[in-house]
Amino acid sequence: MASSAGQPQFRYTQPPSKVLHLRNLPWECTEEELIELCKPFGKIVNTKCNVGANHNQAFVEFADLNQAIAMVSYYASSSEPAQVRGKSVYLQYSNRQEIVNNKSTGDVASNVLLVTIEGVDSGDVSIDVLHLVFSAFGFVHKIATFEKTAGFQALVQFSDADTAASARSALDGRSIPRYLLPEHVASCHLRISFSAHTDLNVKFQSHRSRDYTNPNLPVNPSAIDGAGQFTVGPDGKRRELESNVLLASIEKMQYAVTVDVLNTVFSAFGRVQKIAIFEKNGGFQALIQYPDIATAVVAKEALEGHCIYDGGYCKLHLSYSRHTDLNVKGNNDRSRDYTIPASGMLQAQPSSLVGATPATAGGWQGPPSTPIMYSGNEFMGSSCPPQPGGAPRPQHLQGWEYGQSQIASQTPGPNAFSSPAYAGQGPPMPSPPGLVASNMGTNNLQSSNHSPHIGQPQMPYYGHQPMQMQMPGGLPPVNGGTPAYHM
DNA sequence: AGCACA
Repeated sequence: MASSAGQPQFRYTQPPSKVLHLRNLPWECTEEELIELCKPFGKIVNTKCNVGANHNQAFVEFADLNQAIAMVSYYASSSEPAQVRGKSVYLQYSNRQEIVNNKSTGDVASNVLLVTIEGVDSGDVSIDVLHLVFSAFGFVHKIATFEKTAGFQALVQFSDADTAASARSALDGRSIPRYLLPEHVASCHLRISFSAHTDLNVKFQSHRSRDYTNPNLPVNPSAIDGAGQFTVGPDGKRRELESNVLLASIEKMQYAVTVDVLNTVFSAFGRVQKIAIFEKNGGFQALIQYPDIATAVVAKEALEGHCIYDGGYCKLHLSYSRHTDLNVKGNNDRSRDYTIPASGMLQAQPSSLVGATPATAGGWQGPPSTPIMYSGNEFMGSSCPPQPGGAPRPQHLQGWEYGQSQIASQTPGPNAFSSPAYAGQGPPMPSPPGLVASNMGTNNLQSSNHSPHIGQPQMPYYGHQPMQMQMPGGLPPVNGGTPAYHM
């Protein structure tokens, strides 16, 4: 049809839409790159990448119209254009109101349901709850859960499409019963469609994936704690596969935990080679690399379950990473390579944590045709984008605080983004009552002068840690009076 | 640099 020649299709004033059309993108721009660019302005509910003859256009759909308006307005008045990989990106309202992914309409009946659990984090709805809910309609063969931009999702496999259809029609739009949910979850509606899958490939039982047809399937703790793997020891019992790299997640992170804080804590057990901080699913995680496994084992044993700060704050959970050598690019607020001589790393690079390639992905896999972001490696969901140098950002959304960001729900008017005042550090944090890890004994040099000062950038340690911090025999530091670490 | 295989 020749509808194109008739009218000026591309006007300066497109009618606003939740959907933005981006062009002049770099070749094969990824969804992650799009999200990094757009998420400061709101919640992205859908994307469509590699559109157009040159595969250099894309669509991004915000949850709210005002968020799209905020982004367009911001860049309309910005001196710096939107950029991806250094390329100027041109954006405008799409002439459509929503992205239609005609990949799978979800209307083709299948024995596998694609379930989107709206309004919850992945931690709020366990796979067991899902199993319970869907088992009401028939035997549930397998469940695989994952997170995508659409939110927390699950694939639920029944024996046949009829059973799946009955579950769908009964549950679509309904909410999981309140008593099955954590108290803080107000409601969580299920949006259910048919998946393009017919048989999920669940490799291990984990908190992400379950195969109820094969109870003997090995449990994979890497998918449970997000880190290490188990191996079968000589006694026939499963043992965690040790590594010189520890994966730390932090619970009750009332206070900011910086690279320097981690270095202080973990250096008590040996020389820390590299540290990388990243965010996973809104949670704080860090990788700490020691020169050898033995040191990591000692540190893990000593620190597991203990708190960095008094009052039960910043409780450490440690597991062995699958990485052995972190690929830390430069030194910045999220990553540090202490093995590089100090002279060579004066310039802070844009945040770019790139770990060594994880050996395995998630515990389950579907056909490669399905555009699901397989989660299960430590870097999935990490939001450590390269920040365009000097480009003004309306908000500083790196790091753990993004999970609590209000931006998705509060969309200020266009003027709200005109000031670059947000470009600085993270939000003000309360001062911690004291670094518990510093109460390690009288011969500990790190007590006072290395206490973290939250909200202020610290001088990074580029040198080796003082040997005094390493306890005799490699044992965890013990202190005469107060315990060095406490539960 | 300019709108998506219905």
